Amino acid sequence: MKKSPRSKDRHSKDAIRKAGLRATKPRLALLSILQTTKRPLSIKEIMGTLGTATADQVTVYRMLDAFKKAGIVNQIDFQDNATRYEYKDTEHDHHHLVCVMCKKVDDFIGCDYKRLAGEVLKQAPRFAEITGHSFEFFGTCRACITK
Amino acid sequence: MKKSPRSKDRHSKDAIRKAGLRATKPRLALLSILQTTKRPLSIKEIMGTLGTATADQVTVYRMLDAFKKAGIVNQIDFQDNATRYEYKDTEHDHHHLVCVMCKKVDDFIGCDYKRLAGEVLKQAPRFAEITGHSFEFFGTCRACITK
DNA sequence: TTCATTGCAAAACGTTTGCATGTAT
DNA sequence: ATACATGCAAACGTTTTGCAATGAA
Repeated sequence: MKKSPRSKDRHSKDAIRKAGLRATKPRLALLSILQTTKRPLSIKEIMGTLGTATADQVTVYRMLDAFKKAGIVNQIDFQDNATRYEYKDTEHDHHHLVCVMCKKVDDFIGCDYKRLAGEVLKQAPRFAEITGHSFEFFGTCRACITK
Repeated sequence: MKKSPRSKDRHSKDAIRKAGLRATKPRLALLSILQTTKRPLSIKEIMGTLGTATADQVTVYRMLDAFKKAGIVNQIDFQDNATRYEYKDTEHDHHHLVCVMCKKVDDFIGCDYKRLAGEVLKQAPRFAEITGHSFEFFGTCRACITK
């Protein structure tokens, strides 16, 4: 008996196709994880959830690269030598406050980057356009500060 | 004949000692490069300037780690899997606009992070303190956009 | 059918660790 | 004198590459 695809799968397929990519099983699985988790995930975390049976680690690297180029995900750096990726929800733009000890993450909003982007281009006449930005706060959470 | 140390070396020595570190030859050389360059440098770039004779690559990693903990340098990520470090000039706080193609860098000012830091802590009650932040713009420079 | 995508193996790269030697304080 | 710091070699983890096989359009 074959499962009928839920509407969420349909939407994901469309999203991937709209980006000019083929909707393969590994890509749908990866996109699902990213959309569900709503948090920057390292390759290790992604592999732990996906499992080798769903996608090879090399494939995960290549998919994330393709998703990034397609604007589906953002690359995020916690300064711990583990690149992370997060689903880019254009409706809920936000950035992160990261605990440098336990890597706990809280989101924050209020990065007025659109205003600043115009300012920045004026300050940097050698540049033609701005395509993205990163903004992370680092700190210590209440659970870790006592240690 | 022994060279008499210039005043700049003296200041660097003091800066390193003030951080609780010993003023060694490799550390003074590294600090000098970082202060002169005023731009985020990758380990490869640092090694290219320092030379193996002045400091082993392992030593460079350890020095940068120590400098970072001491608050002498900032760690910066250009999203190209090469960690960079920049001398932290507290007088001239700035961030970077990076060309994703050629890695050219222009600085910009106007990141009103102090105001935002207070906001962020209100939004993230699980956190006790903010110790740092990263903020980079990514784009394309005029020389690369035609390609 | 056709070309993008995947899996596997191996290589390449960046970074860290252990330990004996050296050196700033 | 004594911690701290360095150099060397080796290990480690992450990311990339080449190529044949697979599968979406």
